[in-house]
Amino acid sequence: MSALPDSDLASPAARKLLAWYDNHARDLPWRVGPAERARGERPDPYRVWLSEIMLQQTTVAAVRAYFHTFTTRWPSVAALAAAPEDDILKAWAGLGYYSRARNLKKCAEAIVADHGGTFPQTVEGLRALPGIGEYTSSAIAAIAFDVPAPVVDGNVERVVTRLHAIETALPRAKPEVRTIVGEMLDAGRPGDFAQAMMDLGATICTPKRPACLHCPLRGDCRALATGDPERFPVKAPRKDKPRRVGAAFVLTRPDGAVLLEKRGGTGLLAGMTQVPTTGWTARADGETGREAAPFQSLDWVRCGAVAHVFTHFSLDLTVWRATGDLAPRAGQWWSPAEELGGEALPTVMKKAIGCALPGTF
DNA sequence: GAATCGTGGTT
DNA sequence: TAACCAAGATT
Repeated sequence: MSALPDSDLASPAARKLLAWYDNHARDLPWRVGPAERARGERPDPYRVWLSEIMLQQTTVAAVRAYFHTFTTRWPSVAALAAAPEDDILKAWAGLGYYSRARNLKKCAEAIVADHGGTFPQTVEGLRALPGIGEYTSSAIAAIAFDVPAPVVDGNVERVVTRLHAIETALPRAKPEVRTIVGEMLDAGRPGDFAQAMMDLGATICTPKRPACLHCPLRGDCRALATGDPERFPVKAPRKDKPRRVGAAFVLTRPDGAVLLEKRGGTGLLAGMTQVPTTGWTARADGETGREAAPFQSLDWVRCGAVAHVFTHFSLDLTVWRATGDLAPRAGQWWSPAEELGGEALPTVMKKAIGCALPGTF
């Protein structure tokens, strides 16, 4: 007997989906599977929250190692709230969208300070916390607390626009998708339903070459009936990505230490660590030469270029290297070679340092 | 609504 | 190779 039987209110599609999920759920470190859930086991809201923040616009494969690192080092929301922000940024380095890491700390602090160290159990209560928006509030409420909330992420948008062959382009179709999910969802197993929809989108109803023959909803899918399910969801064409240029300056001390500094508190890579750089300008003839280097007395040598793609522009970074031993300017410090890997260096900076000091990253 | 905000994998 | 995409949030 299941602890949370399928509700009589569930749509036929939801019942088929849950039956599929009971046999094909992905095994994920932050997840309580359908069998354990039916036995009454509940997920840890802290782990659900942490995973949902990490998974925003980020693949499961990329999240796994970070999730393990974070939960090992900070096993509870109280532990995370007590951690210095710099430690969290260092541990987040490489995962991207760094405002998530700063909001993670703020959110943990708010839960400890305003909620007695336990997570709010309503969509509205969760939604009011830093870094938690429409999707994440619904997902945590459904998965951690079995609140019957419509959970709509990119997977669900794809599944639903295909099921109903919705011609309206995203994001304009999102309200309609939410309504449909709200009508579909199983009031008996809201958490499993939300995760089942996402698993279906991730493993069967994929963006390219969906495995419709294995889909539990194939008999209900209007997009499949059209013969071209890949055509959905309809999306507006993307704007092309501008190219920017800049230069990075890797200064090493004779003992191998590297000169680093902290970026400002707002904008791109806010609060993260970098080597000195020029601004990154949209001008193709922007400053990329040694005349832009700090410490003009040093013998700067051009050692190559790195290409890096951000969300809304591509960057071609000319990399310069020099060796010297001088006093860091305000806000700068020498990072010993053996500590470099622990710094809050975003990937673009690891590329630049690796270009100047082969074998470092 | 549009722009901003990272990175790595897939096609 | 370039485009697309991934459990989106914030301003």
